[in-house]
Amino acid sequence: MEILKSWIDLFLGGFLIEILIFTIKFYKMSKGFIAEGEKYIQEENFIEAVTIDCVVFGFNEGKMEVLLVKHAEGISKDKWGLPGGWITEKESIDDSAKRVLRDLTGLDNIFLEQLQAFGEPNRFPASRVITIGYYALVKSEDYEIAAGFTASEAKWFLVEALPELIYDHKMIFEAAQEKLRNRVRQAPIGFNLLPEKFTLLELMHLYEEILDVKMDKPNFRRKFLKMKLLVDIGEKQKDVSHRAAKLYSFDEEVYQKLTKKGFTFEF
Amino acid sequence: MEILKSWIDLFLGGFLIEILIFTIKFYKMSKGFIAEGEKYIQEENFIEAVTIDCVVFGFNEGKMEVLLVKHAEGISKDKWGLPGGWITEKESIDDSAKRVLRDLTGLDNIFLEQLQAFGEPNRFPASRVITIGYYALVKSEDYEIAAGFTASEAKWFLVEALPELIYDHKMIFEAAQEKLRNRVRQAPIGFNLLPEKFTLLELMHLYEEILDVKMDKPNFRRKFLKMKLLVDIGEKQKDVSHRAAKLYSFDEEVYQKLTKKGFTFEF
DNA sequence: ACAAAAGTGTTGCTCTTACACCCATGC
DNA sequence: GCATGGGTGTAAGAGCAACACTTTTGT
Repeated sequence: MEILKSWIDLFLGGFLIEILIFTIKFYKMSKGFIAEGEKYIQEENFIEAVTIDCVVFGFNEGKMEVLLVKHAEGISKDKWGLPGGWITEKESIDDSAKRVLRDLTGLDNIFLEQLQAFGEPNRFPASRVITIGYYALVKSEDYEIAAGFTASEAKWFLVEALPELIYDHKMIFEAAQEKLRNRVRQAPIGFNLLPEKFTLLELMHLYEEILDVKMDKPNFRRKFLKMKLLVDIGEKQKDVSHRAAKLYSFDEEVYQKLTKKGFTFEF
Repeated sequence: MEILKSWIDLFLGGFLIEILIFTIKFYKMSKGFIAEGEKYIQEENFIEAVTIDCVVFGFNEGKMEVLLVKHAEGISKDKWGLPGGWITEKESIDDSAKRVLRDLTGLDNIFLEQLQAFGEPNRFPASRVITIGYYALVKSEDYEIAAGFTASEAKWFLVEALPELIYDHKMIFEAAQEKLRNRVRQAPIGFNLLPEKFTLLELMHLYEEILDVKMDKPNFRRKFLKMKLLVDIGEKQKDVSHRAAKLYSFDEEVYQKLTKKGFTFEF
């Protein structure tokens, strides 16, 4: 009896058990086996229990928007949620988030920053899943691409008229909004939401939308121009039914310099 | 041959495989089996591949300090690192961080906030582990308790003279410092580093340390007193070799009100 | 008395705020 | 010519930085 016990220990307690688990996982992967709360995709091995969720912000016609996807399967079928995905073994979590966004929008140079991890034990109904929240800023110029790519399942929503969201995605969205409001006052990341060429008032409306405040036009102009972050590209608006405004673009170099020194926007 | 294949599918592809994995895990748990990068402790089931790491700040004799622990086992034996731990299945990640801190310091009401997740694929040498960073602020009054509890393995270090840290803990520490510098200008969380009663100059020195700047004494007084956050408790310093300073404490009520409205400290 | 830190006063300057007003363009 | 948004001017006042100065206490 004693001999049997130590025999079991030797085999089960040793590395054979690791090999067995790996074999089983490999089999499940090769079959595309999907269990509740777990997801194996052929060829890639995902870390269980950790996901990525992205809050993708856009700015269109003077309004802030968020990109949501419709869930096709499971309990939350036909409900809207944040685009998300899994983390593969060889990827950093930032790279995972980039991949999720690329798959969704076809874009590669999106502004992306991590929010934080969300890990209430019951946030995901089927099993314990911790998610790492990200937020991204997408230029309105690139809207077309995003829409064309996944038109049927992905859609832009006004932030002031969001549908009900699955799981704790409402909380993640609110954290993203909060973070954006903070960051926008420490660095000029708002540029990532505007086209290459923009007017000063478009910029001001962007800040008004993000921060949910009213601003004074003349004062905003002066304050922003004083920072030397904007370049007058010598062009003007066309086909507008009022005096054409100067178009500006954003001086990358000055931004980099200021960012290193650290600076603050107060509005 | 076809029959054999479908037989395997039936059993391996079905829920039996889940039961098998569970059985193996249970056996490993019951044996206290520890593999590289995995850790099972009897009775509790931890989520693999996700850990907690805490940057614990203190303020003592006018200097910022960080609590580090010495690693007792493995490759990183005798090196210093951030205190950390695992997340149990039933706990929120915030609760896990609280537990880690309680086990380390014996304190329960510590100021604690999540930083972000760190997930470079090779940040942990043995296996892929994502860690969720936290930072905590501990009052100097409570130092004694912390020191007594784990004197041999835990020690306070001046932030300006940290030893080499294991893995990516240096990066986590720097993120914590950055976050603290940001947060301290948006909310008066610095109070969590000071004793109940403190002088205005102690408060100023705290800000100077955290933000790494020099400030003007008279101007700091006026600015801070104007916020109405401090309560003059009518006491004075004792046994000091110069004019005794008034002692203040922090008005919780005003803080709560201001926090809801949102406010900013500029220094 | 003097060292050392507490605490007050003052002044010039910058930045902010609020609002009045002129400019260009399409209908 | 008038509506719409673009853009400049200005004046009052708040806030801030810098530094000189007075007060209190222990040795």
